[in-house]
Amino acid sequence: MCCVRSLPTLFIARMKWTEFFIPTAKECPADAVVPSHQLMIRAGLIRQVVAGAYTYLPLGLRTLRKVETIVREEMNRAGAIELHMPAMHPIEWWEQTGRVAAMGDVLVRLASVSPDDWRSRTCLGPTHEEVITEIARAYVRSYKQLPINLYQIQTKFRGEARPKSGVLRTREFLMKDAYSFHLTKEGSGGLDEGYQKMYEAYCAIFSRCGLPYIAVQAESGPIGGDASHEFMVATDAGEDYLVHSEDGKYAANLERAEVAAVMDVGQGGNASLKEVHTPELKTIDEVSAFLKCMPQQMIKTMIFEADGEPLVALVRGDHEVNEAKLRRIAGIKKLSPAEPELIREVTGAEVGFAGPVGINCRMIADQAVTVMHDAVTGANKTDYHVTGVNPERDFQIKESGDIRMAIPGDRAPNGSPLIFKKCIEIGHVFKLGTKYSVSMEAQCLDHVGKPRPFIMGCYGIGLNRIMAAAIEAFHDDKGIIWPMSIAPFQVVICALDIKDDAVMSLAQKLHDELIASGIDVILDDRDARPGFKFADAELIGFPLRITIGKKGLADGLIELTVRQTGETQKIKPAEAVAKVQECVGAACI
RNA sequence: CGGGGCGUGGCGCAGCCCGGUAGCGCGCCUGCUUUGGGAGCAGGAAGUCGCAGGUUCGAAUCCUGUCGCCCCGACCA
Repeated sequence: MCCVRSLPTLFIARMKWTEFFIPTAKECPADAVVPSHQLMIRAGLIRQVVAGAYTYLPLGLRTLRKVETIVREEMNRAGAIELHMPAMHPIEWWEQTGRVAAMGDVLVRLASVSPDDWRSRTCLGPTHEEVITEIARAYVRSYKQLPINLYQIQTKFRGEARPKSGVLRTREFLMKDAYSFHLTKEGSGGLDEGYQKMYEAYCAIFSRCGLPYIAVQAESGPIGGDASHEFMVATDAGEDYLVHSEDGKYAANLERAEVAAVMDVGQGGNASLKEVHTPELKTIDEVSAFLKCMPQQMIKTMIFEADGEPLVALVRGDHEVNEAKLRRIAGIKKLSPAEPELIREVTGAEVGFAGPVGINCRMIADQAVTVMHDAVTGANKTDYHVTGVNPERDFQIKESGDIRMAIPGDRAPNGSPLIFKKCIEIGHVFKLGTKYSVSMEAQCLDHVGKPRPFIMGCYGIGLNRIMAAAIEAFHDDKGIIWPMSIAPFQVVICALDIKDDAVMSLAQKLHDELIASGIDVILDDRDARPGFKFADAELIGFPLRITIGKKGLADGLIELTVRQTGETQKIKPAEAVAKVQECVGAACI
């Protein structure tokens, strides 16, 4: 990637501001809270229609289309093949994969007047694994057709309980989703190779969009599969957390983040076990306040129901159990917090007084618990806790490991301190495995003619989120600062004196020359004062601004201003096209 | 789904407590002046006060219900 990319002709057309449609606003609705939402409204990019659904106004659509074009180019370059699937799906397919129940209210269904109505058998797709798997089942019959990667750019529907933060979380959104099909995991043509290709394509896409992204290890979650990365952009407007090590060598989402073992400080360990009366005190905070100890000195004892059996998990008082980690270490499928009844049964006490001492149940301790001394924990007796508890002396630890959430102060597995950041997920690559091919009986014949289920990968990108994330990452008090590659227009020409023939004819000439040289430019020909035009240009965030005024022109000069730096240089009109090309080129390599 | 807040011209808000002519700023339209950082003056258009009931001589205002939107939390394959 070393050459200047030319913009698809789709984006290049003569454009006067007065003939376009750009409803900017000085003020914005109080409803908009996060910067990207406020600026998208103020710059005239979007307008809300209902909660979680937005119109993309002409300017906003230009950026969305540019993002789309970059995604399409890089997907094609990576060997993926575009197709288009419908938003309407037969619910039956979703039943086959068990996802009608798994999705619950997230699956958008149509209101039907009767059970025989087609509407009662139709839903709007929140994603397309079912539809694509059916395509593969129908048409891909031989290993010779593999590997294959099919993708689309489609509107998705999800019944989000709470849409928020403008286009960052909506019920209707544009997503690029790709699905790869393989018969092997390793080797040439295998899933691992296809996954790696997509990972690299994603890096290329986000780099070209100018985004400061970070790829993190992610939980594969209930969708199944064994490997997954999320692509994140750090922003306070996000709703996820990522952690990365100070040395940059380790990055994961919060749910996935592993922590280095906590050192045994070796202090204490001689106290004797003592029962203390703690009436009505159930939480870590209540008990630690009452006994004047730190939460770190307490052992939190959580009871779960794991595949139908009770399971006790021990973590330090200031830590939280990470259910995904616990599930993996325990080697179980289904994990949920135990009902109070089960807790009473296991501990012989009311909820809030569980402890590891004397409990008779499968128990897994977090590593940090194994190095505790003289700890405090529940006594398995209502209204009592015990102090002076020492692992191994007072209770046996047969199983232990990393089963907790990382917290600030923790270190990555390589020992480097962990840094926490709020972020927004813009892409996700995922090894699905055979979950869908098995449940939908999508198979193909291998070298020896034996039918085998496809091994699949899926790869998603939120197009609208790329747009919003770019704004979150690049804005100032004046407005948006678009990366060159996805700006609605690369250049705005501000003609300051529209009744002045010299000004207007030069503006028009430069506009035409820029168009001819493949630059997309809009000519601000509004009859407005300079400050008004500048403020709009800065609000919308065109990367470059050419200012042509009567006064400057008297000296034979015009101005070129870079939005990002605010830097202005006076140039000769004849230099303008070359200078702009230079700036555009420098920004797009 | 739990908790909180808000619905009054395109946008931002006041008015509501204490019922009685629907108001301000931005924007919009017309005219004149102005033209390098969101211009000035004059004139003008635009609102079923979210919706439905109720109380009242009279409801933006009080009561009941309902819908919508936003925020916090829960959820998020």
